[in-house]
Amino acid sequence: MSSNGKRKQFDATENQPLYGFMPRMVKADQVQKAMEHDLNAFTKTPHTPQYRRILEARKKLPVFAQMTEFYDVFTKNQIIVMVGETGSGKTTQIPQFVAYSDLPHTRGKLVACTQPRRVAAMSVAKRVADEMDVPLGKQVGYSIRFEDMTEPGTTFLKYMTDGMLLREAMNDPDLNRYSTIILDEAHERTLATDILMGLLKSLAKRRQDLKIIIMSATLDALKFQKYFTVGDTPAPLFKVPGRTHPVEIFYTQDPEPDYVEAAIRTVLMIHRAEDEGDILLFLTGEEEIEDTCRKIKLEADDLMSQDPDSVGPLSCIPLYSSLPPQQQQRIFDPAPPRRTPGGPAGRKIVVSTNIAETSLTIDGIVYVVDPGFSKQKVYNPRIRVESLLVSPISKASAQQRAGRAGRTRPGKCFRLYTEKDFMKELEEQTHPEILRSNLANTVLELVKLGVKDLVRFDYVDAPAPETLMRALELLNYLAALDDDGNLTALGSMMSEFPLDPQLAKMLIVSPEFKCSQEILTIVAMLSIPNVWLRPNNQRKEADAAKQLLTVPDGDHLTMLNVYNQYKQNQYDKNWAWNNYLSARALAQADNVRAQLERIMERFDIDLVSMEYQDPTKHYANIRQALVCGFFMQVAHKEGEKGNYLTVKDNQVVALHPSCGLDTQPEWVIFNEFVLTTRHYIRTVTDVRPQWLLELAPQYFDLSTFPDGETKRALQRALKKPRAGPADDQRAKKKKRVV
DNA sequence: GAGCACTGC
Repeated sequence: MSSNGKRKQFDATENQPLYGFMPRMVKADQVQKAMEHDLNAFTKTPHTPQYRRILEARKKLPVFAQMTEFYDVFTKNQIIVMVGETGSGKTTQIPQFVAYSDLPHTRGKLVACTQPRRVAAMSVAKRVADEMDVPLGKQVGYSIRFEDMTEPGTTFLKYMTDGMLLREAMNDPDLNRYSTIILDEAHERTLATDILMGLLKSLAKRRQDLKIIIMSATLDALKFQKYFTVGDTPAPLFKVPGRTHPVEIFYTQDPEPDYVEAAIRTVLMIHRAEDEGDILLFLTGEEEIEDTCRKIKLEADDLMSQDPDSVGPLSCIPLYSSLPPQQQQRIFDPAPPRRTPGGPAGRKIVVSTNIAETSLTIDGIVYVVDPGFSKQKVYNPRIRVESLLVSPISKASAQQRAGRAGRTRPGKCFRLYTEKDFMKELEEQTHPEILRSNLANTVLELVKLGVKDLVRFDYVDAPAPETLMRALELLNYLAALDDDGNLTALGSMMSEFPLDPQLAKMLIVSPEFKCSQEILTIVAMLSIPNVWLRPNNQRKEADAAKQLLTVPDGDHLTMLNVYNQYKQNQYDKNWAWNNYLSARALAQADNVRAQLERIMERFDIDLVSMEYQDPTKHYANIRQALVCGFFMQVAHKEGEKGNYLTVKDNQVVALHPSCGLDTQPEWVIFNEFVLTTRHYIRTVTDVRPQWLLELAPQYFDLSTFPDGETKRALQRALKKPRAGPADDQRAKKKKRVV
């Protein structure tokens, strides 16, 4: 159907639900009538009894009252910005409204709605499938990594993660399957959403038939409206009020020197003096949270023994992402009961990281305590280091935290900073992720997407040129881009792997070293959270268990060993538990490994191992393959104090205490740079300087290498005859005895 | 002798 041709009408007979509907010219009264119809508008089958009950609840959502206005704006514009506060119903309703207008099922198209998180995509899709009275995975589905819950040809409304849509765009830059794309939670400014906004802005010009809706929180709307300006006219705004309860905000008179101490004091003050209702306290990390929970419990016990009649019982529950799901569930437990009938009410206190700001909603919270800090990722392109820093939150973030107190009834938020600091010191918005990240991955994706000039790409917020330069430099050294910045065949293949470029490179070259099976495992293990468990009261036991699995040549090899042992023990959860390993993380590694293996097969990359053919060369070959990806993350030992210097960037670093090397080798590659009390390198493997010179000659070109001890050491290595891998093993053993 | 804010492919 051409856009200016005659539009087809659907449902030719008058008694059918979509009678009189014309795509993209649909009005609210038509839709409301169709919703009331005995037959399902999209499947033409009778509704189940629950449909009507759910419909009545939907009608009470604020967004429902503005359906007329929505269709008016949607029909007249290609791109709209929508603002809907919590409880407006935008995420569930707007995509359905769009479906009634686009009628995607009649023209083989889909409506997509992106979410920053997997759980959200899944749970919203389930809810909407119920509302539309269809089975999940049929007309309504979702698509997330490892799980495609859609049926080609049937699904016309698809919830998906933003990253997933970006992946699709890499193979279909015009996103032709979609009639409308909705970017939800755009204010969170994830890397994927930011890149998608740039792509969609230019795609809108090529595809006049594509409609785009940007959904965001109030504060950001104007920025998006301006970004999506057509001619001189900013994108129109469609605004829907939320449905939350008022939250009273309190500030401190003076700045608090110690926010943790102040937080504990405030929580106990609320417990003693305020009405019934649970408390949510925001802190920055695991250790701080566990510590604070202990202190709160001690103080609460004290209070209770002093004054048992006026202070109720209290439970204190930690919440952060690395907690096992079962323990995360505890936040939904009810507050402890009164000790005596008529006695003071019990109270639940949840002490949480930012995970409770966006990802998890706890009902029944009436009091929020906000010290005003969170750990945030920062990137320093000069030394190519991404690290986490405790930093002040933004006003938008503070507002979001306060809102958590008003979900079930009017609440109170105690900010542990002054009102003046809130007004003057806090930034309006948290810096978008694109300004705080290493962009190697993103740049490779953009080049694959056909973006020629990365510096002049139309970003919502442009990253620092130096960050882009660092990314281009890395990709050039990895041979993913040629010297003119064009994508190479290797780079094109690398972009298909859901991995950092270093890891993808390693994987692709691994057959040359006859160890692709092993590198596949190592890459999978590097892609998942830490597998080592270390419970507070069993540290010694956990360390001893780790020691038994450690390979002294390098942490990468230890990871390989852990996975292989897990496999040899039939993926047994009890085996994992007995060895202080996270069964959940290991299962994830297995899942990632299978996905990567499928991509390898698609590209005909050989899956080989020489573990049994030539065990002496086995580890040496793996270490050489590692060098092919990580030759830019090398450190050289300087002096005898355990200090290392990173090559070229000259950062003083030490081996992380979790490192399993039994000696301090002269040269190591590392996976991660950790910035805490000291500079550490984590996940480290012993390598030989000859490998660096042979496998990464452009990077280790001594004629352009900065002068210094590192260069001299490389020059010495160059003069030495190359020792075979077998010799290498023997030399190592000798060293260990000494 | 020390940590893993949170996501995502």
